[in-house]
Amino acid sequence: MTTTAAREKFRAHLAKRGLRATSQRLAIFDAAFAQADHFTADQLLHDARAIDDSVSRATVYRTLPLMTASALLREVDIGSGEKFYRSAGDGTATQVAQVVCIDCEKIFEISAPFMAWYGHTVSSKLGLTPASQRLQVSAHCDALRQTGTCPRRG
Amino acid sequence: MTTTAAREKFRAHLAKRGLRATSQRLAIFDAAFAQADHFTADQLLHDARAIDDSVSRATVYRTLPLMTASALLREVDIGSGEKFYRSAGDGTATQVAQVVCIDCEKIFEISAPFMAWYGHTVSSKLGLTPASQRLQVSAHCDALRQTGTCPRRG
DNA sequence: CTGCCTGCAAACTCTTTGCACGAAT
DNA sequence: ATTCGTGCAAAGAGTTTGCAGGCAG
Repeated sequence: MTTTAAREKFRAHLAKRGLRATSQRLAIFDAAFAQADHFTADQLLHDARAIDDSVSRATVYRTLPLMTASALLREVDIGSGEKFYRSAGDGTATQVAQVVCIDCEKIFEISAPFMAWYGHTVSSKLGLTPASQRLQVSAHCDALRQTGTCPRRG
Repeated sequence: MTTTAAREKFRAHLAKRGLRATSQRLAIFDAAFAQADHFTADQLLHDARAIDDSVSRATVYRTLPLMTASALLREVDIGSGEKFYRSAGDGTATQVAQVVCIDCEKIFEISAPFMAWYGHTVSSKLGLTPASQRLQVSAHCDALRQTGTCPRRG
């Protein structure tokens, strides 16, 4: 999905609920879609302020749920205290597993379509209907252990 | 593993590191092993105080890592703010997936031995060595939606 | 003028930590 | 004595929220 198309989707999402497309919300949206990789609320605040310096932390936290609700962003919680976000692209990557490098602190994502099947299989036996699933692998960097340097680091 | 055997393992773990088997640590241990299901630090504090009312919150938080390090407890982080713990039983259930009911707030556990294989497969392609993995399904309660009441709810 | 939106600052939750006292070896 | 362990209270991090003012329809 292009940035323009995504922005249109965001505007539609706002309009449908009678919410206004304010300059702050659009700045946050633009900053989010300019991110190359996973980002935190704090990084988003920083970048959004470069576009519109009136953006506050509170508005970032209030806008993030709007973007995840419209499926423009995915929330990625690796249990590290702070949450990460990533643009959802074309929306086909909703079934992804994360591999988190404990040394590099980097998050890799891998398509894992079987998760949906697994979630359904396992839930139905319990009388439940799956809403979402996550699969995460925490791992150590081989290169760091062998050479003392991580090629992906900084 | 019986409670007695587990307590012995805990004592051994403490002894090996020159740590003392204080009354507070043993009270926390006993309270942990008396739990029927997953429990939080707060619930553990409450129950440990029923055994030894000198137990403080700080000591609970300092003792929990000792018990997880000796593989007597497993930590279960479902991304809900607070962490859950569960006695590790005989230790064979290290590869478990969780199904978390969004309505009941209940945690079901399911053996998922393929997780280790998956973690290794996916990590090695990235030059990583897996340390741990988690697979969690969030789901809604069918009974609650249909009848308005959850049979598992208190 | 009515109501949505904002920034600011305070509040919140769970967990960790500094400190001085107490207990065990 | 020396080291380890404790309770208390404060600090911490990330996120949420109450409030008064501002801007839009």
